[in-house]
Amino acid sequence: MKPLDTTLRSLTGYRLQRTTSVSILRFKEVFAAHGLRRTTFSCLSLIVETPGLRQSQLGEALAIERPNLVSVIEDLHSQGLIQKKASPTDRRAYELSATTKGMKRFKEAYADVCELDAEIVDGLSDDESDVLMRALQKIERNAKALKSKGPG
Amino acid sequence: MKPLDTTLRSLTGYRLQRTTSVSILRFKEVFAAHGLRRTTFSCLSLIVETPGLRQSQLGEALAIERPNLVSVIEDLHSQGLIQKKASPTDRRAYELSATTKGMKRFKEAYADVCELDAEIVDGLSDDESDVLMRALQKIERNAKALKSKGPG
DNA sequence: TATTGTTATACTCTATAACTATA
DNA sequence: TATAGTTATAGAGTATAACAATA
Repeated sequence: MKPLDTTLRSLTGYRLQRTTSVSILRFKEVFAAHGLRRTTFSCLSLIVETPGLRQSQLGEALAIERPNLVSVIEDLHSQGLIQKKASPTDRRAYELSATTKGMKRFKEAYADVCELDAEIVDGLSDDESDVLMRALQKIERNAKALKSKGPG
Repeated sequence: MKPLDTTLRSLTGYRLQRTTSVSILRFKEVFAAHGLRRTTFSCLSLIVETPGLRQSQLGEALAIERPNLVSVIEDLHSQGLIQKKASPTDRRAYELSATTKGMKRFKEAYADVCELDAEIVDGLSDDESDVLMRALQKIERNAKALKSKGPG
C-alpha cells in the first residue's frame, strides 16, 4: 500500500523526527535491560569519559537543562553508578565520577547499544553512513544557529 | 572547545536524537505561530491530503496510537480546521476532512515549514540531501523490523 | 551580580488497559 | 469476536520561574 503521508515525507524535519521516534523505541529496550534510560545512559557515558565533570558542564555538553538533570543524577547516584564529590574549589558544585559499578554498567550497556546501532544502519555503505553523520551534524548546527533569530 | 561527548557522537542513534531534538525546537516555533503543534500539523496535513480519512487510518499512517489521536483531533476540530462526518457505512467511524479554514491554515503553515526545512538543510548538496533522506528511510525500516524481535 | 544546584510546575509526546458502541 | 473511537492513567523528555548557598 502506498504511504498516505506523501506531503510530510518530503520534509526533512518530518523524516528526521519519524525515524528518530521509531529508533528510540528500540534503544529504550536496550537501555531498560541495563536499568538505564536514554538520558541516564548519555549522562553516564559522559561522566565515565570525563571524571570530575560538574552538572552544569554535563548539561551544556548534552543540551539538557539544569533542572532536568537533577533527577537523572539522582537516578544514577541512587543506583550507585556515580559519585558526587564536593568540589574543593567551589562549595556550590559537585564533581561527578563513575563508580566501579558505574563503569562496568556502562561498558555492558554500551556494547549492546553499539550492536543495536550497527543494526539500524544495516544496508548503508560506509560512504552513506559518513554522509548521514555529517549531514546530521550540519542540520544540528543550522538549527542551533536559527535559534538566535528568535524573538528577543 | 572540543566536544566532551566523544563516545556518544559516534553513535548514529545519539546523533539522530540530538539533531532531531534541536530541530524540533525550531519547528515548534513555526507551528505555534499558526496555532498548531507538531502532531496537529502532521494530522492536518494528512487530512488535507486524504479527505474522508478515518482516525484509525490516520493513526496508522503517522504512527500515532489511537488514544493519543483523540486530543489532536479535538484540537483541530475545536479550531474549526477539520470536520468529523459520520460514516454512512460504519456508525462507529468518522470521516475526517479539512474545512476551508483548515486548508487555508495548512497552506500558510506549510509554506513556513518548507522555508524552515530548507534552512535546516542549508549547505547540503542535492546528492547529500538525497543520501540523507534515503538513509533515514532505511533506518526507520530497520528499526521497525527489529520490533518483531522483541520479547513475546 | 552571576553561577550552582535545586524545587516547583507545566506541556508535549508516547504507551497501555479497559470501556462503549457498533460491526 | 473484532474494530472504531474513547477514557483514564502513567512515564519520559523538555521548558521556564524562582529560590538558597556560594562565588
